[in-house]
Amino acid sequence: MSVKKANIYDVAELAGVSHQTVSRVLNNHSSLKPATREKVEKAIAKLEYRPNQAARQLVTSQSRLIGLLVSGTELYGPSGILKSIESQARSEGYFVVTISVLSREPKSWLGAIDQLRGLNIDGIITVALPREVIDEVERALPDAALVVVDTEPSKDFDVINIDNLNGGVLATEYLISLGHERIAHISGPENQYEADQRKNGYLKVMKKAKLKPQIFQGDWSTSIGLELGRELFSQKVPPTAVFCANDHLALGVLKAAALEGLRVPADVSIVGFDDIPEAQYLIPSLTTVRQDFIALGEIVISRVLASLKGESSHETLLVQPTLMLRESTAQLTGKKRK
Amino acid sequence: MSVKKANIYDVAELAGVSHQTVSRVLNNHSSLKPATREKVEKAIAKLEYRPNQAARQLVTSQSRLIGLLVSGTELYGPSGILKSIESQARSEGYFVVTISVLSREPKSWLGAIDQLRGLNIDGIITVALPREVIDEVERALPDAALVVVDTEPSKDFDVINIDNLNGGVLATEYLISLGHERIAHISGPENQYEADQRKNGYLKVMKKAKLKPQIFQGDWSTSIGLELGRELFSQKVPPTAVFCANDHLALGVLKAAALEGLRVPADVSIVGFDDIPEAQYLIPSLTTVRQDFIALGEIVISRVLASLKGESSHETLLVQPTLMLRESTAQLTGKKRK
DNA sequence: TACGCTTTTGTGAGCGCTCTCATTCTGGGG
DNA sequence: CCCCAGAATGAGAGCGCTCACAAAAGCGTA
Repeated sequence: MSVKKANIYDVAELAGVSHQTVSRVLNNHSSLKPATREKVEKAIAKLEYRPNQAARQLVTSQSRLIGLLVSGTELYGPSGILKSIESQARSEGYFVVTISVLSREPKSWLGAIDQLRGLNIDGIITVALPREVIDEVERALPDAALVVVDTEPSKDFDVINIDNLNGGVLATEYLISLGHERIAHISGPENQYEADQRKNGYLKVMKKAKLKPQIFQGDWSTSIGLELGRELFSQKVPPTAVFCANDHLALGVLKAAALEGLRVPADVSIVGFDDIPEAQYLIPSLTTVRQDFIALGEIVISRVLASLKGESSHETLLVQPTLMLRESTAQLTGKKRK
Repeated sequence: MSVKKANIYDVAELAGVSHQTVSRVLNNHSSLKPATREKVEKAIAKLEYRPNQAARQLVTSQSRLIGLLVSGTELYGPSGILKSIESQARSEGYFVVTISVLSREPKSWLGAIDQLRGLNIDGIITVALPREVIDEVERALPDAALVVVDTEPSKDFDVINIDNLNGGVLATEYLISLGHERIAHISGPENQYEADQRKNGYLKVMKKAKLKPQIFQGDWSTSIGLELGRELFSQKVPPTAVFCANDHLALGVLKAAALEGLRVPADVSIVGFDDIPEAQYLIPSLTTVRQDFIALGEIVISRVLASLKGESSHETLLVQPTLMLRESTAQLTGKKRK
């Protein structure tokens, strides 16, 4: 057992003031004699006093805790978001409680959300969760500032998205500009907003260019990318370019191409989405649509804080992705491959 | 503003019992008539009551919060640890507060640790942090159950490590068994325990086999892997095999080999460490030493919980890694490459 | 010197829970 | 039928803090 921790009264006694004065120092109250403040600060330092958050929270009902809800499968990609959000939050004096639930199944979230209720969370950030789950979060924690990332826009809360549609457009337009006409798309999971948007961007451009789209329904995994890649390349007239809904799928397709004896980019061009750290070191390095997770994280946390201050706007912000040109894409050569 | 949340007295009134009886229900006290318990539970459900953690914590000084300290740079790799720890913890009724500090510099941790003191954290898990930081954690939060992952063993706290030395041994022995003699090692950051252990495993086996070791000092990044890879392959007598301290380095080396016109594994064999999800889909797929993060997470959280129950043992547990044989390694062919 | 203002500091209550201790029910043996 | 041990429940205090309000200290002016 360790020494008893100092409380506000201990500090007050040592500094020769009342506990309330100490509280004022802690909360940066304005009307305080500098001399008094100094005395108190000295006492705080001497006793290594730290205010007890639980007590504080009990009276203010503010926990300085922000919940971050991520679907477990998502965690590999945007761990950058997590990092960025966390450090931003901490610099503002907030802590982040991460909740990752493996399944996207709304039911499996219920328990987690329920547990959260006791924590008196100040803010909640959800990343790429189904609308159902978000509604449940709103219902269960109506007092928390809610910011939603990678979800269908809505007037019910702040939404911050990468402009996935535009990402799909950029990728597809680029492939067309290289002369490709048979361009396939391997999509993310069905009915997931991000995935749908990327697909829609692809479809929009293909339609405008009067090209026939070919979509393979995937998820976010490399293994599906491999599987669909093989299927795709073994068609009688395989595509000359593939736009994948994320880099992991692209990785699988890259592998599939290698297994089918196709050279990238000579025989087939491949574009991914995300710009995972590995993308630029793959062989060939991967042309991909880059999401700036760091910037996203910063925006997210600033929205949460604004919302906490009552400046909730319920607007939707789009962060623009950029196309990273690398080696996995090339001009279509004259001869169409059989 | 939403409706006021129910408290224990509201529940008590609705159930027609005293607040204390409600408290007993919440804490599964033994001497309770089943009928009473049922009444209370019905009232809880009706009011959607959830105990206020802050109030609870104020009196018990237990937060049901576990701090997870990770160096930011580490986060990409073992996000699997995080995920696993988090879900294990939650199933036991604990929440995980993640703190990632970018720098490994002890000073930059001080602020974060200091902030943590107010949270009354029950347990702390550190992942791959310098001993200095861990000592500071112990000093600042003497009451928290401390479990340390990927750090030099010590009798001062529970340590859980992947057996990195053995991992290095496995990788190196395997390369030797394939007939390689000029085997280089690209190490992780200097003076980091994990990195040192992997290096030591390599050195131990090389020495035993009477082979001349060649070590390139790296860090954990793909870009350094690329750089050192190029340096390494441009020697007069380049190695026929490279053991990299992690998969990201290996990725860089793979790329370097491609740039130098070397075929993997025909000209050079490459082994990584970690088994990142991408490893099996690289071209060629990467032979690597697999760390089972999920298992590690489970063990970690069970140690934290045991420690919370006062069953702290301060022992060091080693989780054995396994060598995943894939395509990036091959038997050395007769002719030694010039 | 006294008055009224502003600035600075102090006092007591109460947030929602669990703890300890006190009280009220049970039910079985004499 | 009464007594008493043990089970079941209740009452009150207090965890450490902030809030609202009260009191004291400064300070300029009449």
